[in-house]
Order: sequence, then C-alpha cells, then structure tokens
Amino acid sequence: MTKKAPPISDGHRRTRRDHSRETAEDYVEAVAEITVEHGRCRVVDLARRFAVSHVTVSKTVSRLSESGLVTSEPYGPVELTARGQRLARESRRRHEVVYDFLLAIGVSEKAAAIDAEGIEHHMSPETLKCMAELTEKITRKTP
Amino acid sequence: MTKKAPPISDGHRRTRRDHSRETAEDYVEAVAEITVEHGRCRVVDLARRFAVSHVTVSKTVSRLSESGLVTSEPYGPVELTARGQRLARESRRRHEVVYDFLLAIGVSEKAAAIDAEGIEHHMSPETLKCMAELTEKITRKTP
DNA sequence: GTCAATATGTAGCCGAGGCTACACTTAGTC
DNA sequence: GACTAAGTGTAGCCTCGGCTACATATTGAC
Repeated sequence: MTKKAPPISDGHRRTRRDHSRETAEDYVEAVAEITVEHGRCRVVDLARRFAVSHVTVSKTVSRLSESGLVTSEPYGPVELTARGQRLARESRRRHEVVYDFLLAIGVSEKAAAIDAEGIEHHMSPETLKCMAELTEKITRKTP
Repeated sequence: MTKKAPPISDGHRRTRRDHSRETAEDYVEAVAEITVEHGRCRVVDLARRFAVSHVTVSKTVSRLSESGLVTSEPYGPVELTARGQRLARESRRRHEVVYDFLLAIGVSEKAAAIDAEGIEHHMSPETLKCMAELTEKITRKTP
C-alpha cells in the first residue's frame, strides 16, 4: 500500500523531449523488422505499420535522416545507419524484456503486446533489470 | 484516381499519439494534489510542478477547460469538474498501483517514481490487475 | 493609498507529428 | 513503347506543447 503521497513528481525534469526519442525508437525498430521481413523497408511499409499517411512517414524519415539514424534517397528504401541499427537492437531487446515480463506475470498475449509497446520507452535500466530477473525467476519455477 | 485500397487511418485507430489524454491525466492528477496540499491550485503551481512556463500551463488549462475537465476564471484558481475529479481519482489509483508494484519487484523509490509516471498512461486494465495481484502476493509473503 | 513583487494574460514564434490534394517516379503489363 | 497502379515527393494547413517578451491584475508591505 501507499502510505503517504508518493513522490509523484518530486523533482522537475518534465522532459517531454523524450517524445521524439520514442518516435525514433519506434521507427528504427520498425525499419529493422520490415527489412528482415521484406528485404527492404519502404515509406509505405512504415505508413501501414504505424497507420499514418505516407506524408507523415516521409517527414519523420527526413528528421531521422538528419539525426543520422537512417539513410534514404529519393524513391529509394529506408535503411538504418550503424547508429540506427544499434538503437534498433537496444529497443528490440527492451521491448522483449517487457513483453516477456508481462506474459510471465499473467497478462494475455494480446494485452502484453499492446502494453509493451506503450511502456517500453519509459523503463529505466534498473526497472528493466528487475523485470528480467523476475521473469527468469517465474519461468524457472513454472516452466 | 479514386484510391480505394489505402484506408490508412481506419482500423488501427489512433492508438498512436493519444498523447493529449496523457497530458489531461497528468494535469487533473496534479490539480487534485495541489488543491489538497495548498487549498487551491494556481497556474504557477502547475508550471512549477511540470517545470514549464506559465504560458504553456495557461494554454493547456484552456484546452482542458474546453474538454470539461477543469474550470477557471481569469486570475482565478484552477478547479476540477466532476469529470475531472473522476479522471484524477482513476489516474491516481493507476499511478499508485504501478508505483507500489515497482517497489514490490525491487525497484528503488527514485526509479519507481520516475518510471511510474512514464508508464502509468499505457497500462491496460488487465495488466494493471496482474500488477496489483502480484504486488499483493509479494508484500504478503515478505511484509 | 502606493508601490513592488508576484501571478496571469496575450501576442507571436517554433518544431513535431498529423492530414489532404496534387504532382511526379517507378515498376509492371500489354 | 505506352499505360496504369503503386509509391513517393511537395505544398499547405492543422493541433499540441513548448518558448520569450510584454501587458495587465492581484496581493502584501509600508
């Protein structure tokens, strides 16, 4: 139980700048997956994946390109830079830890998939570690 | 050209970027807490809480007011409507469930506070229920 | 009551992330 | 080679959530 007012926003750091980082992570993750699935990743693939217009994807890809996470030439596929690949790997790993954890504590696959996507960007390394450990403990006990 | 094929923005809804719902939840939660702590909630209180300018708060409060979650008159305090209070209670409960859960699985108070804020908006009722149950189980075992 | 400090409002700017409408390229098919 | 469908780009508009600069209101001390 929570005894007294939890330290809800104890400090400040209302870094709503995380938002663009989230977008970047979602995109590089998607680019990596789509490239594996289809051999290459096109704008329209991302548009379908995120259920947004190709215009939105196009603009976002431009921004990511300026940030050095992806490369793309006119009418060409979207590809990850070395940095983009690294970020994609990290994001995917975090995603998996969260997803496996949710399954381990009894959440359905469907809800786990949705919630994992929502929260994967907000996990500190510490929390991630706790989740991974608990998942390990639970699945070892009940395999 | 009747593009019939691409019903891009149907189906998968706007699960993406219901970011404004998060903002609403953060605000009503903060208004409720500040009102309890100080007797009333002013724009400047919210500005300090979220570490943003009073202008940002002022605009957001206007939007929330149009959505029927808060009321405020010029130079007056920000107050929750009935709907706002209900949302605040729900948000706070969710926040507590997540926070307590993180503590229960071994996350430090500091990290738990930060992460709870990040993820509380992305939890399905199902996941929330699993977390509450597991918290109960753990804290009963090791009180 | 006056005055300064604090709080709030308004104007105007920005970037991210959405959209539609329209123009153009690429890739197949005949 | 020509035509068409799908993919991509560009222009222009929107909202949300940020900001600074400046104007006005409220409040407290004197």
